[in-house]
Amino acid sequence: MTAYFTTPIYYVNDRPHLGHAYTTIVVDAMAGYRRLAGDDVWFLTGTDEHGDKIAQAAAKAGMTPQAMADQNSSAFRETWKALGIRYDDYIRTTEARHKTVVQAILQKLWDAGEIYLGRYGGHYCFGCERFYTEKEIVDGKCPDHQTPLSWIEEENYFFKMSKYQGWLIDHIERNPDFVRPERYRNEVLGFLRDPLTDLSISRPTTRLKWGVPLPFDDKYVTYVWFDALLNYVSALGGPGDPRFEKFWPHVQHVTAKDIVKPHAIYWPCMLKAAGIPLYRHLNVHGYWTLGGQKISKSIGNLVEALALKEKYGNDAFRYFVLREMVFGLDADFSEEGFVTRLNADLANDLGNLVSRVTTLVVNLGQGVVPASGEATAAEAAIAAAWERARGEVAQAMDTFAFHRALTAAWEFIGVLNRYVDTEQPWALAKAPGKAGRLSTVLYTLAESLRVLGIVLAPFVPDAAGKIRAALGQSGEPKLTDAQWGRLAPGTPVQKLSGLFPRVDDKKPAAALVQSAPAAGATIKIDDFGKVELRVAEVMAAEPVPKSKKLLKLTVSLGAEQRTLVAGIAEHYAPADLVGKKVVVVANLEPAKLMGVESNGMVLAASADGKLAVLTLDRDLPPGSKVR
RNA sequence: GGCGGUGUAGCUCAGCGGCAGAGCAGGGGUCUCAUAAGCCCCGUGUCGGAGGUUCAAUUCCUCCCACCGCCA
Repeated sequence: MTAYFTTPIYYVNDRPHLGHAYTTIVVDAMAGYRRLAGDDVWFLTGTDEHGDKIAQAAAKAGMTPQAMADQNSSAFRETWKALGIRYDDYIRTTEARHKTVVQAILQKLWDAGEIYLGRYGGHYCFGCERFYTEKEIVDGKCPDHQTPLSWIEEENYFFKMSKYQGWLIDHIERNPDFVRPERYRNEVLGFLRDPLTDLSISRPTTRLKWGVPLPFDDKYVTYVWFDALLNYVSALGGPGDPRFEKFWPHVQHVTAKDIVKPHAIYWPCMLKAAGIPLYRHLNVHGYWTLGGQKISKSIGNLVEALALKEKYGNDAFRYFVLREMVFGLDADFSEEGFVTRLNADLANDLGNLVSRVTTLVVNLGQGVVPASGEATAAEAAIAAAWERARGEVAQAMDTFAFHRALTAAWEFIGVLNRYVDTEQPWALAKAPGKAGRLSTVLYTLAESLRVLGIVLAPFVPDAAGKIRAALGQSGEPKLTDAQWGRLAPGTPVQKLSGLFPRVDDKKPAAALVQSAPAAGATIKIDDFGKVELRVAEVMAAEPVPKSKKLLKLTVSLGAEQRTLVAGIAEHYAPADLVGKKVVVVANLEPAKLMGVESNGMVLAASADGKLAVLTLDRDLPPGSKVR
């Protein structure tokens, strides 16, 4: 079997956040599961790098758009690396291989008469460099700039999408799982009840230069969808490329619900017009809310949610998002909910099971898997429970029902915990004449962990790997090995405890903002060199309104003055700080805290609720380098 | 305004014509291999409201209320 999964390409104007991470983890888990099943898998992700916003942001930062795109694209790549994402390819829309395919397809559609030059008019704001629709306009003015708008007529190229409406409705009706879950299919069909318009696919280079030029008119670049959506094709080299021919027929897209329309309507029409077969499934998931709050506006908290991965570990993070969200529906992300799942499912159920079983085998089985004696009804029930769980995982994974897959696996874990209690191997070890029975129970338990270590691999890869290693299993796991009864007697077993330590913090909510770095890891001297520490003299200090903890400081670094925000108001009165020489991180990227932009960070030590700002014990001028 | 969805135990949700369920949280008990984990026991909740169909409705139909989504 062959499989090709994609995430959307992420727009590099954003910072990587929980939403991006969820989509990517979902595809990683799915791709991992298919690989486990022995399929030939291709997993694509990447970044979308053209457009106004990038060009503007680059201009503002005094960079070229390409440099801006490079920088922000690598932020996504770093995030996926930190999350252990195993993609096969990372496509960027600024790459030549992408532009070539985009232009080839545009040319093909132009030659086929699928694209025409049209004219439209709209209310345009020169400040924003964009058109506004009637309903966005406030008193005839730009909602952003409050300046009058100009009526502009512009010629642009249009894709004849409208002619595909009937065909598309028919396709979706004939293929009930083309768009899934069903709620989104219904939404798409609902949208298609109204007439479909043609799609504007260009922008004049007078307004937008940062894009792929139309091959048949270099006064225009292609706009958004004909650039971005085509990544799914271009990354495989385009029609004719062996990789394309191999994987394209098996393509499934995964996306959040905000871009259902382009994926479910524009994209199939584009493919049809280009003579490329349609994708198999569009798998749509919902949004994360944070602590019950909608997060549509500010993404800051969504970015911070990613910090829980650092704090509690990659596996716990993956498990939480995959288990907590019913694929397709919205779900809530909170540290409290996260810790609850971590403690209840990972620590109490799985981690503790692994710990008790490996200890039992090591202590009572002389450190090796004993040969099983005759299996009784109890063992048959365990084997049957496993077959059921394995089947349910497989079934759930066919429809992206990750929460059901994990529920099924955890039901089996529950069965095992009960089996340990019922059989009481520690009692068997002391009872005369029960050695055979003990061996059977220990074998059954070890075998259970072995198969779990295989099937859990796509979901909690690190933990699953540790489980397999503790049971002497090496090499890449294979789903076919998850068949019951393959564990060889005599296999050495090692104790494995603390797989998922419990988190006993009573009120973890406040810690969401602080991401604790991995403890114990060492860094290179070069890493430290990246941090620019300097002496700064506090010139002025004032509390940040409405904030208990924050002080706004104006500091001198010698040649320049800066504003920075420090969370020390509970420990220092503003007047105490003025005149002090402190140490600051001078090259920290700016951050907005309670509406105040902070350009640096004051170093302070803290312990047991006390806090002390670092100062100099001899006088040196502000701006002096610290190392 | 149009279309659709949701409303079930403190919380998250499953059930969708035949005596109301699960997980978590909470309370009680118990074993000791284990991460003070495991296991066992404990839930009369107007199944949003009103009406209707039916021998029987949380489950089907109609209307209403609340929230949400898509579209305009």
